[in-house]
Amino acid sequence: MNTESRDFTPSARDRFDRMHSTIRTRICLLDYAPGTRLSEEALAAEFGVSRTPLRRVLVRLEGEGLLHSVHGVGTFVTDVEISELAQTYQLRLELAELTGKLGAVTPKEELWGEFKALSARSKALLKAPDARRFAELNMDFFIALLKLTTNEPLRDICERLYFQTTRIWLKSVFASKIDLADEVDVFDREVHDILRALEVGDLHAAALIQRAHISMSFTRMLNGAGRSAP
Amino acid sequence: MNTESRDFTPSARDRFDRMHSTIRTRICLLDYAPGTRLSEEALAAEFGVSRTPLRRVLVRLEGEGLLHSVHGVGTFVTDVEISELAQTYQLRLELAELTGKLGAVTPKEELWGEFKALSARSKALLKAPDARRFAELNMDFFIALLKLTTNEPLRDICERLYFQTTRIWLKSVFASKIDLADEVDVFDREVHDILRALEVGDLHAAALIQRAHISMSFTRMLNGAGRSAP
DNA sequence: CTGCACAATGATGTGCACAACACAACGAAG
DNA sequence: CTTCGTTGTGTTGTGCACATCATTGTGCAG
Repeated sequence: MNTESRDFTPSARDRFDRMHSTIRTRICLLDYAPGTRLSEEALAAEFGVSRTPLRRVLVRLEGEGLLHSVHGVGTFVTDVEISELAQTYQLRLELAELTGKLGAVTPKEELWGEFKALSARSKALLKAPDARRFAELNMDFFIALLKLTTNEPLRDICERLYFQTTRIWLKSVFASKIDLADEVDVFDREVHDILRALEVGDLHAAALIQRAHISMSFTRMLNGAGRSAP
Repeated sequence: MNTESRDFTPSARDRFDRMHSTIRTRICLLDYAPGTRLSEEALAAEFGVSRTPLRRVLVRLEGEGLLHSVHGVGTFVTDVEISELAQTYQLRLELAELTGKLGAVTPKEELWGEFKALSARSKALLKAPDARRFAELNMDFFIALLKLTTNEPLRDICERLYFQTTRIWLKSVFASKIDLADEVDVFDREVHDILRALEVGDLHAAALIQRAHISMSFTRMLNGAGRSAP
């Protein structure tokens, strides 16, 4: 998780995690939009390594459904069909609710501070909407929510599906800047409501709220796609 | 989408899938028991390729939680702690039930035939219990059940968790040969009950039966481990 | 002008040699 | 006899050169 806790151990595994996390974040935050071709050589040069260790990372990301390599053509960021996206969202709904049932734990002091900071960032974003900041905050908040369950396999799967789908949703949000303010507003309410539920200690309610917002986000995306389509 | 429709294209991707599937099956069927060290060189020689493409497969399997490579030491088949195994099983229970809710479809003619064949194999196994055959049948039956839902992400996750956990359960079953006959008997009833539910067209009931059996399997494993532990 | 064969280009995939690393066996100092 | 340093051996990780593949541009025939 926090690979930067140790000062610096240039071991193989640390480099792998660094590169993996970096590229994955870039994909999720649309630095590499769906369909973008990634240059192995350029990335290898950026990280100061050869193609070999970099390809290791790409293979892993391909296994996570974020990349797709084709011999002789290139390595591309995957795009997700609406039909498959709908299936994934349906699954995410159920998994989000499961988060509140399987190994749910009330946040500790440290996590509380994290949530407070996230809430502050949300409030700040309300007054000055920014696409990039919104994407980052959304991701950080989701990762923080994942810490509410101790069921690691469930966390891994939720995280995996998040990185798989949220970027598609973000793409549609970024497509029409008019809706960004609305999305930020809705998101702030989600943060507010979930924190409220957590304060009461009702983890199941928090999960249900999250589920509801995931569902509504997808619905808004479908509607928005229908409107802003060329 | 369906790369296996063409008769045979000895392309890179096909070789990758072949090696991946082969090694994964061996791990699940305990040909490579947890803790076993895999020789990259030997495997590469077996498949008639260099270490490079083979390592690609190993990296993928490591991402699926089946292998674990350590620099300078070796590549080992992962073992799963009881605590994590319990979490995974808890999750599998919920996912099994979801299978009956998300995109559940009644089996087609082809799938019916498959189920009939599986039932026959189960009956045959009843009269002549065999560890290896049991492991294979268990896997084939699970894969067949997965075809009852059209939700691909859910299928992928269930399959992934199956390969992750069932081998641990099988290990405990194989540890005490006395229980093998009982397990085969229980399994045959599971097949029978699920097929019965499918014939009626009640997919949710089939999923619930499966869920119950997964739960009971884990419980028996815990008890059995307590008894046969040295 | 159109259509096709073909070479040129650039991408990923592969093979091989070597570096980095962990562990074990060994031996000398205490 | 114990203990620590050292070396040997086998493993995974890395870098590089080349093979293989798909695309594209080009030139010639129609």
